[in-house]
Amino acid sequence: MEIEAPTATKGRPREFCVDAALAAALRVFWSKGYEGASMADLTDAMGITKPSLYAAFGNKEALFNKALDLYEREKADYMRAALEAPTARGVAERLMYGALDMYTCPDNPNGCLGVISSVACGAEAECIREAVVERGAAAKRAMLDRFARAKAEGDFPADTDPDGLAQFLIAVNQGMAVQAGSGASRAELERLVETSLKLWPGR
Amino acid sequence: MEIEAPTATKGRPREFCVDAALAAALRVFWSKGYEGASMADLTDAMGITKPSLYAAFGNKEALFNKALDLYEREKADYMRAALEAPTARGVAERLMYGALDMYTCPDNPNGCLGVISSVACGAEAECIREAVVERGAAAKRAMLDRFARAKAEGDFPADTDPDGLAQFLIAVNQGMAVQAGSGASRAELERLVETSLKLWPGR
DNA sequence: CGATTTCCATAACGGCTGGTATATAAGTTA
DNA sequence: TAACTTATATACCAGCCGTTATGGAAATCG
Repeated sequence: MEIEAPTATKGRPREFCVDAALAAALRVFWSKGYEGASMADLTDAMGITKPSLYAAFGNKEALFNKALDLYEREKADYMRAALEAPTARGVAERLMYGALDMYTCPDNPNGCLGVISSVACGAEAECIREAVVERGAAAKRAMLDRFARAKAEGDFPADTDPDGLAQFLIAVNQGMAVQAGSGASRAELERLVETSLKLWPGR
Repeated sequence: MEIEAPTATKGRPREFCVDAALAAALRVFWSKGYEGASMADLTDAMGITKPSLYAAFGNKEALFNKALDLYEREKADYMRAALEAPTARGVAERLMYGALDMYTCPDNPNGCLGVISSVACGAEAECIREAVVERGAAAKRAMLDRFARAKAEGDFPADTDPDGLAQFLIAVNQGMAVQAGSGASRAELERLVETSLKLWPGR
């Protein structure tokens, strides 16, 4: 069994770049959500026809999951990088400024694909929702682990709850994503980030 | 010009309670979002047929706006009440515990109708999105005013930015709504609230 | 009692949804 | 060149979307 068909050498070669098409699909999902993105929206943005899309990616759900993979790999990598900061405060700083940069980057749709896809929508998107929520839970576990270590290393005052701080950081991040998606300016979100970091314990 | 047709005395009386039907519609929008809620979902939950719905409420968009009015009046009233607290810390406490109660009330759908409706979706829902975002902006202005007053009354340390704190409070609230919609337990959200209030300046 | 007015139920509308069958074009292999 | 394999293009499918026309039922008014 093979994970993916190894670029066949026989037959007519495809006329489009799979990676570029997937990147275009990501942009559509990112700005309209899973249900809000119609197949017509997707094929238009990807510059291919529906049969080509189905042949290359399976169906809409499979396309979304591949787009989500790409998103995590390229766009949400700041989260993984943030956890490598030497101190808990460094983690918080890298996370919030990284989110700020990504949510307000003029090349991207505003907001967070994970947040957009995890809020309630129609029944057909329930499996999508579950998949996205599960990835969020994994990210949360990683942060809990990181802050447990930080607590052990004395990054926090004795009376602070590292799990609570992790949840807090995630919540502010999600709130920032919601506001970015609602048209908040970069200056507004910067103020949010700076206020949050001023409240953060230590330093 | 009349705001609403004054219950006509002639003709066959309707067989359902408009208020109860609207409350049922609110529950559907609240759990599925505007686009995720189909007319079939709505009529099923409201216990009426489509022509009755259109006669009583206009169309789907008008129905949503009336449901949104009801939501603000009955469900999101804790926000207005919170701003009446005597101190800024009191505002923050009432707001967060009020949100916690509402987002996790077992009688309600989990999460916040405003957040659900303000994240990106299809093109047809753009006017809905704008309406909801505008209400959020009004709520934000009210909080900015309240915290400007708090600053003048000496509720905050001299170096704190009241606008930043308002935005911060809103962001945590939105994050809490996102997490509640993703299945977070009340205990988790309680921990988030307590952590946030511990970080809040003063007392 | 009609006459009138309004509501309810059924069924249908055009348009869009995600997904495909068919036919043709464009390559590689022999 | 002939055979084969795969991609593209067009058209189409059943099903759902929000919305509405139609016909009859139930109430009040004169």
